[in-house]
Amino acid sequence: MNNETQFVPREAPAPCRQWGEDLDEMSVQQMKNACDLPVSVRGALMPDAHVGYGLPIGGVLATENAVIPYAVGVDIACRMKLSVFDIPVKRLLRDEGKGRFTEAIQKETKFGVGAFFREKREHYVLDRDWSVSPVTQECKDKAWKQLGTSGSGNHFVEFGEIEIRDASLGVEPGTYVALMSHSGSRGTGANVASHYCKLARAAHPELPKELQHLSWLDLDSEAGQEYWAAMELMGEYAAANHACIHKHIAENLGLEPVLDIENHHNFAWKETHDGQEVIVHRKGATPAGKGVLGVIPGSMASPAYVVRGKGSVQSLHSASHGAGRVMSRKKAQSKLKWKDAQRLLKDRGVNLLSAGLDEVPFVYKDIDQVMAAQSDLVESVARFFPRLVKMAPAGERPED
DNA sequence: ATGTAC
Repeated sequence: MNNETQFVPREAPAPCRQWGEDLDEMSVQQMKNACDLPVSVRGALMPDAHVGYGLPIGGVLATENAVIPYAVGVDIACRMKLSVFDIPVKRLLRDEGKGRFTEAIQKETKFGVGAFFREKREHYVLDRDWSVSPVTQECKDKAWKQLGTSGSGNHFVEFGEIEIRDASLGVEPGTYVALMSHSGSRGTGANVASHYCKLARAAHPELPKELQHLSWLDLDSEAGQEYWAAMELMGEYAAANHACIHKHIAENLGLEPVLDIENHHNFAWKETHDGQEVIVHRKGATPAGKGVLGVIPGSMASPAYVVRGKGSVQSLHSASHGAGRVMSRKKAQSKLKWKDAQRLLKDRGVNLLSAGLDEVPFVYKDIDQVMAAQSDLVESVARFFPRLVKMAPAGERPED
């Protein structure tokens, strides 16, 4: 009953390049392993790389007619969105004196594992066909309750000031207020990922140990087609999630955006590279085709970059999705002190509403160095400086 | 990243 392509060792690994120096060795090894798969066509490792399940975070992998659930990631369609408001920065500072922006964030999205709205949000993504997979079908109500929520881990909602340098963005270059969010497909996406990772592993019992987490589904198999449809639905759902977050926060403040920029950074796409149609998995990597806009955050106290892709073939039209961790969550909890983080936040003029100690700026690489390492992949067109930051509080419990 | 249970 198995119509999957089976593993056979290949003569030479698929070509692979990496950006940035001193990348974590384990993540480099994970990327090499991925290039040993018979379905792999090309790989690329971004300068924010760190270890993940199967493919590393910051890993990009093109395959032929196969999709690898763990090369998309657990948070399917994890995504960035940035909205620009044409109001003076001093209004962010002045109104925040009365707590208006804080109140809008606190009221209009929810943080924490399992967080949901009792009064559910509305969005046309709910009118899509959720029966494409048994998982999405069963989770539709949970997905509805979690629409407009932010979740936990490295997810955030921030207000800040943005310096727009490039007139081609469609607004006059200058300084504006912006809202930036990082969220994904929440519990439903995690359930989709988990279900199809199990099916992929069951389809490939022949894989050696180091490749088991890279088990694939042939695109024309039933499970492969289900996964693809569910993944695409999770793509729309994650976009809807951000749309709700931005709509409700902006309406709460009586603001209307003049510009929106957004992108998935955990997803798979059908693309043509070197004349071949391939499945490009980007797991913690920003699409960077020629002229394509994306958002690359740094940390709660360092700039985020709005970038324009240069269409590098060797990177499979990709760039990093952030600065990348330099320290595990566990190590951060044991080594770091809130007092040191608070001093840095004060120096940088950042008001932090809540976060875990494992997300403070010290756990991330210097975003400017990461941007320098990928100057052949993207150019910066705007810089965003966080001023008011909300992440899931320590313990990551829902707030109410 | 999620939120249940080798």
